[in-house]
Amino acid sequence: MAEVVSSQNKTGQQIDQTPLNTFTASNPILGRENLGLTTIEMMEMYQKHAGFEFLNVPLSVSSNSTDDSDNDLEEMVKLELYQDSPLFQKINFQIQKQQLIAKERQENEAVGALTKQRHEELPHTSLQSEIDNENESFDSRGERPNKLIKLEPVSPQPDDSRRSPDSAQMKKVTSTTPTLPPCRVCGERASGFHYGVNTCEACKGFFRRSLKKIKIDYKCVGKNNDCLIAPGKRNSCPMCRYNKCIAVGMSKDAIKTGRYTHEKRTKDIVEIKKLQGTSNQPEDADTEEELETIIQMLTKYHREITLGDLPHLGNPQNIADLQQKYYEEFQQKKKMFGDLNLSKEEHFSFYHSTGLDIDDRLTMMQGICKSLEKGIAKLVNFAKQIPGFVDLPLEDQASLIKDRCDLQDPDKVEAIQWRLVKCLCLVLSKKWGSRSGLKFCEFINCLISARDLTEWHVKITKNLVIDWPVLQNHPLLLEMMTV
Amino acid sequence: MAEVVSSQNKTGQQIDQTPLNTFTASNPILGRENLGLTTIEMMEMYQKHAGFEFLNVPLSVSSNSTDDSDNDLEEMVKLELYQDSPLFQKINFQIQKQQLIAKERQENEAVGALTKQRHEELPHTSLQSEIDNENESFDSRGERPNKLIKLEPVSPQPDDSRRSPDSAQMKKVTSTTPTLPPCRVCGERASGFHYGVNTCEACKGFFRRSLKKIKIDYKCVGKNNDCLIAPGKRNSCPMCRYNKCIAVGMSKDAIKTGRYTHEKRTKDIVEIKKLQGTSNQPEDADTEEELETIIQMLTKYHREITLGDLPHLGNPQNIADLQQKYYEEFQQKKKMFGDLNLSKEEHFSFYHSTGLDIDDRLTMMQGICKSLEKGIAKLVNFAKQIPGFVDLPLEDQASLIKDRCDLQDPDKVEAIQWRLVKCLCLVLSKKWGSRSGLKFCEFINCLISARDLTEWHVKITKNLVIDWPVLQNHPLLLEMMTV
DNA sequence: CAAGCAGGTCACGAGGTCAT
DNA sequence: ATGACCTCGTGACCTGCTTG
Ligand SMILES: [Zn+2]
Ligand SMILES: [Zn+2]
Repeated sequence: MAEVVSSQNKTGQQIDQTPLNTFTASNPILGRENLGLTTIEMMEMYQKHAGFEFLNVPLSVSSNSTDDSDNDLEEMVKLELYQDSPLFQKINFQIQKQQLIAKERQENEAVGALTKQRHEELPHTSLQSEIDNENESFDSRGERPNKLIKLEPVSPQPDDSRRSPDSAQMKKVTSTTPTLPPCRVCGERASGFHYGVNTCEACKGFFRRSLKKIKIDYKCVGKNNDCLIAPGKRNSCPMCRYNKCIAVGMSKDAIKTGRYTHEKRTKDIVEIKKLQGTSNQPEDADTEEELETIIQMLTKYHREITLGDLPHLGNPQNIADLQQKYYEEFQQKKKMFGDLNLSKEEHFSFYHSTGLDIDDRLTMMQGICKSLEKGIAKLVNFAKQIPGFVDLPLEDQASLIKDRCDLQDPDKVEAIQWRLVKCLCLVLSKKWGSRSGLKFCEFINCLISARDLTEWHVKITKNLVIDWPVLQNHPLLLEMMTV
Repeated sequence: MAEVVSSQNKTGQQIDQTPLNTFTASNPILGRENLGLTTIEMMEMYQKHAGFEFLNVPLSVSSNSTDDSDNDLEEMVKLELYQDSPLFQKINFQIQKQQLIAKERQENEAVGALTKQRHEELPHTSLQSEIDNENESFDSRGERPNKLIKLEPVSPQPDDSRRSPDSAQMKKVTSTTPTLPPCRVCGERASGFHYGVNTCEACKGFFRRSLKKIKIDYKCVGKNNDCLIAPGKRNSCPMCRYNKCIAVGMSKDAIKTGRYTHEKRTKDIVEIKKLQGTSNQPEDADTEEELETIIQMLTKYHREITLGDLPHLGNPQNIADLQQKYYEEFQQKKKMFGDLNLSKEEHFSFYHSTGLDIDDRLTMMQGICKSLEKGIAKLVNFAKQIPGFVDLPLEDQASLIKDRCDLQDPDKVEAIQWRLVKCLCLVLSKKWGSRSGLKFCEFINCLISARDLTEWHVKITKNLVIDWPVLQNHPLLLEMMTV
């Protein structure tokens, strides 16, 4: 009734229609670290486009992005960009795509050690080896949450013995199966529907106390306000706990009093059913907090992977500065040694006869390759964090990394994908409310547009492989570039 | 509750992984009507892929399609096909895409005659003229349902879906105008006429409890006894709630029992309410039956457009037969007159000097062009049936038809698109139940894959335009082929 | 009868309490 | 500061009565 309808704000999103962005500063040859940067930069862009912290990377400081600066992404996609970028845009988009393409089935297999057993017969390709590589270079604080939802494996009521917060119901054991979905905040057993959300008694009390505070003076004990609020460690960080409360929708305005509606009760029961069903095959059952956890997890991993070792790159301005610097170095060199401007052939014959890498281009390419390989390793590691990804056939994992479509187990991939779509929808609906549908279409359009890059990618890499024999020393790169 | 979860049936959908389909019988030059056929055929395929009557075209009779024959589409997309097909696959996919790209906002403008007024200044391109052409060649039985949803402007039961507190009405779905003005006290949905006032069950109970009190000992939580009693905030201040009850006239003396005849008055109030309701449209509200109507409508139009004048093409076997026939004719001719096999240049110079169209290829091409234009006209007509499409800027309409992305009003397009996505979801969930999520991903994947065709399309048509000067006589085709 | 409401019932949750 | 437990106002639903 008194619902506030968001007014149509003209954001004007679409492919190719706006001016150039600022990061296309030209760069000698392939631009050295530039490649790695582009990836991160692209993520930034994508995120800015999304208009929310889709990947938890802080929205950039540079361009005063108020509301209408969010078509940078499309520009990147469509406009003439620096020649070497597409490959990494491609990969980047694949990352983005992955997020729409993978996730799930994890929490109930608390043991879950017997997941990878098959597809060990054929000799692995280098990419597959990379994927199969268990000692991930991923250096999280070592506390990666293997279990999404701890809890008891299945139904919440078997261990009613544990604490059973509602002793009131003891007196009248009128069945009533106090079954409820778990606490949306911490994952513990929920005691009811508090402040508009199914939460446990503890989180309810916590939120109530928070409401009473005049000022929220919690401080995050971590660093990024992204502490994981899990069943065991609910009290680790009050700030993040409060944030999560808000995030899941707790509010004084959402209070519901009085007896349950039939509708709601059946909804709860259905959810419980689904949760229990996860053991067999839930088919399409993800509780919201599961999705939430996935989002948090991927978000966190993504940040660590992208900015973990290069935190200063979180700011696009730094990237631009670096590019500028490299470019000036190049100009300097050019002035000092003259513009050699050797063609590939000239350089090759010269190198062949004298053994001299005259303008260091080979060395530079070596560096680029290394940087690239590192990037790919990161990509692979990220992909592996996507629940369900590692359970795919190795070939499929490789195919997805390479953005190919000839999958062995498309059903499984689609299941993963669907879970991620749901995550996206959740995020979008939280951020955009009634406009989330439109935003969803935007995302899909972006994905579809991204497909154009595949063609481009193939074309460019084909030449790349021919022009740079040095690539032969990097089987991983070669495979990524091979269709 | 008693929900049946569909068991995992291995359908194995994905791009490029299965053998050739049966419709690639070769064909002389461009195959004459073959082109038109391909379009229909493709639709068939697409539909078969969907596994339900997505477009109401009867599922083909030929191939005994039980369950695993539904990747024909992907084959069509990915495998080597007859050279001339891609163009039409392209268009065909555009049609499919259109269905995911357009629709809406129609029902409230019952008059809606003043919709097209602007963008009349620039000279229209041929495509735009085609689009703007009002006397559509579309020859439905003349009873095309202009109004999607007739009904009263707003839905009969304002927001029953939202929470419907009184499921008492549920058990007996006797309709009987569950429509009531909202609670006079709090604004929630009223459950009836209580204590002389239309109130909700909650306020009724509250007042009853107040009456039972010996002494009204409420205390205003605010300061001036002027707290706002709104739908969400009903319980914020009992004192002010009580005051409001009194203010709106609730009283033990005003009790009315038994059935009332003066429903006329409430009806009037309802009318007023509705009038108010029309002012705010809920942004993302499509009732299921609205979507249903859209689906039905598009489905119907699509069938009429595709099979209307060529009903015998509903059966793919016929298509194959025709192709076979044409091919044999061609072989026959070849045998009789020898295999001329003139190159373009040879034919052109011969034609230039003698004026003879030696192997009728020009004539044939003329026919093809005509057929093509007819096809495009159909496509345009179909697009125009998509609610909301005709209200887009003409340029955007043209862009969409041509599968371009540089839109003027992307927001509007996305709104249309979103409505169609919802339609798709509805259909999928009906057909596939719990597996609809996966199916949705399949569709999105198909759309994304379809993008690859754009590149192909551009490449091919570029040559086509060069090779066939006769195309210059067909501006519509030319424009469709121009990027 | 059937429609429709006053009043009753009791499942629920907000807020308070207090041992930890 | 936390969270298990308590109290009491709430409100969805029901029962029984009244009326057309
Ligand atoms: Zn909790
Ligand atoms: Zn009320």
